[in-house]
Amino acid sequence: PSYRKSSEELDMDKVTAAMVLTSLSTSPLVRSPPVRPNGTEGLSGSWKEGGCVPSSTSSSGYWSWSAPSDQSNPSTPSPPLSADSFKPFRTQAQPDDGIDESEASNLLFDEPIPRKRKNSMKVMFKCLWKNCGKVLSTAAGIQKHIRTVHLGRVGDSDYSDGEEDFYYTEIKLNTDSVVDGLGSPAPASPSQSLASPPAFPIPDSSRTETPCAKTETKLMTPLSRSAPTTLYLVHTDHAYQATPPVTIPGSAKFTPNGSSFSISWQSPPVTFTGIPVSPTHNHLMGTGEQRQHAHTVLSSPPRGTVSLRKPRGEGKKCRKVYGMENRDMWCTACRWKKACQRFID
DNA sequence: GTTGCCGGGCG
DNA sequence: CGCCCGGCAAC
Repeated sequence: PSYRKSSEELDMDKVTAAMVLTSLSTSPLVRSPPVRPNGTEGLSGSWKEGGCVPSSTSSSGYWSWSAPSDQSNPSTPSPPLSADSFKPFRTQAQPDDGIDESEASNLLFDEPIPRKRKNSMKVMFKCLWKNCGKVLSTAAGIQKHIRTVHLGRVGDSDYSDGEEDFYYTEIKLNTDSVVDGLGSPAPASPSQSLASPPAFPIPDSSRTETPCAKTETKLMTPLSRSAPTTLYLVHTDHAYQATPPVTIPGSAKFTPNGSSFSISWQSPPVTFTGIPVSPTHNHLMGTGEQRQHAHTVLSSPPRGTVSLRKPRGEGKKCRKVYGMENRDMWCTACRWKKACQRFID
């Protein structure tokens, strides 16, 4: 009850931002540098906030434009949706609840939920220049990249007038399940070829707001950091654990080192013949089992009453996915503390 | 510290 | 049988 930020006001912000965005995208000067309103920052804050809004309505498909595929024209990010979406977020088209409940509970109770799942996100910055799909991991890196490579500014090292901001965007990858939205993602096709359509009680509901709708802050140029974020605080409290239970067999492999680093980030090259290999075939296997070479003799009857060291299944199980507070969403086996039968590995 | 789950108890 | 938990090993 204590702290409540009238959501209406928030919607207003979003709507206005969206309108600004759409009007911009339709305006003729799409690709000329938009002449940032140099003076102050209050404007810029709402500005880039607007750039974020559309993604919240249709997350996955949206990113496809940003693929470095070919003629993706920079600075027309707005998908067909646009101004009609009155309330950009909270569009959970999913009649089922569960997520709804958790979301609502956040508002009803002051802040009871102790800890949501640590949502491990990694944020990268992607150059939007014509045929350049460069992705760096730091804002400074991408700005420098744009300044030197595209804007042709050399010399004076880090003088930034903020113009670079319009040529890159911020993307977020979820460490374990990258949207990998380009075109037809791999996980779609195999899902039917092989078995196990698990048919959860809760269907994917992969929409809702996930990738964006917050952050967008500290990355700015030094001049815009003076007025940090009243908006930011508001966003964080509801844009958090929207992580849908789906876990696409991801392909998030990048090295999380601090320095700049370019990743391919396309759809993974897997042809996917249909073997249900677990997505994590790269590691594991260092630990136990599968080592018997040159090790004959000495006990170890393959069928000993004692099972071998249980290697502890791989993927997340019901408990981790839904959390303790949603225990009644678990599969029965998990509830009885038996081997999970929904996320078999 | 947490999470998966075997073994075992209870109705 | 279904239901649940102590406790341990794997993270």
